[in-house]
Amino acid sequence: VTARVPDRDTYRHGDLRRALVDAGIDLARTGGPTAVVLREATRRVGVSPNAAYRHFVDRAALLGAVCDAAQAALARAIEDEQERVRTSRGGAARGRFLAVGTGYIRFARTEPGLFRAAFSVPANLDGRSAPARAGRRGLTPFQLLSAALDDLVQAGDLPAARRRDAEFLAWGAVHGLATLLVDGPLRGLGADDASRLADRMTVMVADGL
Amino acid sequence: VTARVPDRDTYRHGDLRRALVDAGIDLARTGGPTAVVLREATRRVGVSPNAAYRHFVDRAALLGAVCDAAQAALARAIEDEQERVRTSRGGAARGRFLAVGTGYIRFARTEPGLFRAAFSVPANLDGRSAPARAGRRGLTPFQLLSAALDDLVQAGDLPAARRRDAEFLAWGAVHGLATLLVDGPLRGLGADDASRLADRMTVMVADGL
DNA sequence: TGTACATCAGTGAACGCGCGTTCACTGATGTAC
DNA sequence: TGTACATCAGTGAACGCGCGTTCACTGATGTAC
Repeated sequence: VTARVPDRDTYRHGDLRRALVDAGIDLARTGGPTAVVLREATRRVGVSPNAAYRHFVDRAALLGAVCDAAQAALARAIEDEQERVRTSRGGAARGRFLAVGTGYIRFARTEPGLFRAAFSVPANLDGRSAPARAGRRGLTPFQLLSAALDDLVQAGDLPAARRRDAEFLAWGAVHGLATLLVDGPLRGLGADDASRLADRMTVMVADGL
Repeated sequence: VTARVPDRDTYRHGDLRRALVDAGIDLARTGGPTAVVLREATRRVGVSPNAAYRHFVDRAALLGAVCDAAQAALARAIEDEQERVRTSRGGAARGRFLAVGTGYIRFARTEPGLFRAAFSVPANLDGRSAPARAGRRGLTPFQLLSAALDDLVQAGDLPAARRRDAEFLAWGAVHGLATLLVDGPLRGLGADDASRLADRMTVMVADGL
């Protein structure tokens, strides 16, 4: 409620669009997608509410940009996890596949607001490969999963006959557990119990596919 | 926008609470949990907005009642599916277990609004056995799943060592696929493709547990 | 180098919206005598 | 059987809220001459 002094030195903002998206990401981090309020984002940037309309046609457009950024953050979390297990026991391909799931769930638990935001805009299948949703290696979360599954087949850990649509089974399984842990009845679980469940889930998927 | 004539013959409504919950269920069916608007529910029942406060402390309380009803409907959908496969190939216990998942996903697809409403109120673990959430046999969806897992163990289809917390793995997997089909990128899928995926998922869980 | 001007990113004020919720009330019903 | 009265489920009017969005505008910047 304190007056905010616009902290910019030029009349033109420089990169207001980016600043608004960053503010939106902060809001989402704290309160999920519904907290991405256009007026609050402009307030934080130190700009009048309608200035946002120079850069976004809509509040929905701002939320869409935040959603993309959240997906990219998820991709990076998966990449982090994959690098962490590079020294893998039981086959590199399998390790990389398991890491997709555990990284996914770790992200959901450490950044619940962003996780919710990442799935707040009902995605069409086109979004699977949107560059704005990609991580460091240029792949979206979905593409990271696909690649891991391909590797699994190539390593002989997954019969090629079962490869088709395997993304959706693996994704669904892991995503469901993530939502139970973030918004569902498993909300209160400690980090250890949660990651134990995450491990069991990814193994179950790898074995059951 | 047409004026609504209150269709009741007594000044006292009779069972306004029930009528409001029913209206809320209708609203949720069409538009999900956010469509459960207190004023609209009273409008439909033909009563002034504040009349609702005789029966619910809050809008949240109304939504909670709708949520319970949606969970009960989900339980009934699972029971329906289980009866449908009573003549089961490959073991009765396994058939009943698979039916929990396929019934769950069928419900999500045929009643997406109710499905969303059923999980709109972040459930604590206590809700697992709330009588208001039970189906015909007096069991909540969670309890139906638990029972199916117990049967699986008793039939020798699931090692007892893996029984613990198996609810959450099975539930998570099926729930995740359901949300992908209802709100996610698989929204557009036809009924046949969807139920094929549902079958694969439940089999994957049964095999992977 | 100086000037005129078009551009367009920002301002400031205002709007309608529909909601949830509160207030003081009214009048039908059931019960006690 | 009749009457008085307490109860409490409903009414009607009003509120504040904060939002998204639109309007006519202003004034810094870059460019053409």
